[in-house]
Amino acid sequence: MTSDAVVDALVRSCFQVMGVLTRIGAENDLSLTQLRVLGILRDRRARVTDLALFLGVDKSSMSGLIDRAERRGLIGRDRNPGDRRATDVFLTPAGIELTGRLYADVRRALEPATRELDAEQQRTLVTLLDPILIGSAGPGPLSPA
Amino acid sequence: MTSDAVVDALVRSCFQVMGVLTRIGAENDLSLTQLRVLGILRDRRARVTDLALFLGVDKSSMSGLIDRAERRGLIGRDRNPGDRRATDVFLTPAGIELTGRLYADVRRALEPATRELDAEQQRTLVTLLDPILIGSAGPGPLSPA
DNA sequence: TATTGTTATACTCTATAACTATA
DNA sequence: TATAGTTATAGAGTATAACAATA
Repeated sequence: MTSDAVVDALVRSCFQVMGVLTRIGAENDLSLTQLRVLGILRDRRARVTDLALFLGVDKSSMSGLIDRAERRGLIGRDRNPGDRRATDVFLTPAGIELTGRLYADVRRALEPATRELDAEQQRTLVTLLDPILIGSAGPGPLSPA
Repeated sequence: MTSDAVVDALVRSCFQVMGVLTRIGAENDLSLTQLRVLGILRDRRARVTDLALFLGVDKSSMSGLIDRAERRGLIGRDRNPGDRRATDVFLTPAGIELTGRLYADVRRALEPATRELDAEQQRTLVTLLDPILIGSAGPGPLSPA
């Protein structure tokens, strides 16, 4: 077993998980990036630039993503009271409701796979995935979402 | 530890790996999907419809992806000799060369993370990711790529 | 008739550049 | 001057529908 086997397994399982997320997003007319935005906003407000930094997209792309989600009533914008240049973004009640359903869908979709592992194996897997997650908070002030 | 923790770790590590792949793709003007196409074609020819099925995109989208890769000299098209409706797609020498470099880049980018695990932990991780990979070949006649 | 692939169309996602408002 | 966000623009990615060629 070379380290290539690990990279291979990571990349392949990644595409598998991504496929699940993409499908669940598509079923709700959401792109992967919009799915992530909803996930991040689930338990916090965030400024446009911070979201863009965290997701690795340009702030102009972020504007468009927020526009489309706002038009659908999932996301709201507020002027930041501390810095009047900044815009805070947050989930509307409809956004919260949808995000909750999406999370449940993802867990349900991955459950057949995770059920193959017993409790200890699950603990081990989480531990072994930890090195991958180092730095997963990305740049900016957003903690892991 | 609930099964939610596993799903969480999977999804987060996934976005991390995806970020690496997206960055390496972008550095070479390739989308994630094009990156996957090159990976699939690394050791086989494939028909347009099979690629589309495997990647989960429409055949018309596949046409566009192939067009752009062909315009860049990475991919070639051949009429399938057995079924004259079908088109076989394959890597050009330039495509093979680029794909090899991309693979090396990905391994190099993930190496700092995988290096955190010793040989036995790597074996364990590959084993524990296995349930995720079940069915990862997707529909169609393409074996895991 | 059914399948393979392409084309036309429309929309989302993305980055770059230019802009306004605020710091 | 620098930063936050938006808008304009252009190109890639995507799906749907209609089409030609072949099975």
